Amino acid sequence: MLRDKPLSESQLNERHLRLYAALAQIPPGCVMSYGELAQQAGLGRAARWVGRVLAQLPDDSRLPWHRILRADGRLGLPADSPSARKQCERLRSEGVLVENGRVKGFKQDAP
DNA sequence: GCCATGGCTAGTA
DNA sequence: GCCATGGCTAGTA
Repeated sequence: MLRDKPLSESQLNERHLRLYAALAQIPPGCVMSYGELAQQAGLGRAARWVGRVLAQLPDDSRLPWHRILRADGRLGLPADSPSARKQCERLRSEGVLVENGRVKGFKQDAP
């Protein structure tokens, strides 16, 4: 994991590392929900905790946090926030179709 | 007690 | 919308 700054104490434990590892393995153009990521990392139903960890990632993080969505396919952040814009932009640049705050084709899309 | 969650009702059109 | 989850954080003792 490329970093110039040292990890804070809370980011060093096993749970965080498992989460980062699972996140790093999601290929470009693919998306996953908070809950699925928690499962994938072997963290059970810690979906909510996953959201908080992502919120605390540094701005220059290399991890593909933008590939994580709500279970219903919507982006997890308020639509007007800078982070949400960045997420939307990055997803589109990977070929993911985002339509008003929602990834098309994730769990069923409205026709 | 918080939450970048999730799942499952009710209540409307 | 409402309430259950799960781990963390702040604020007392």
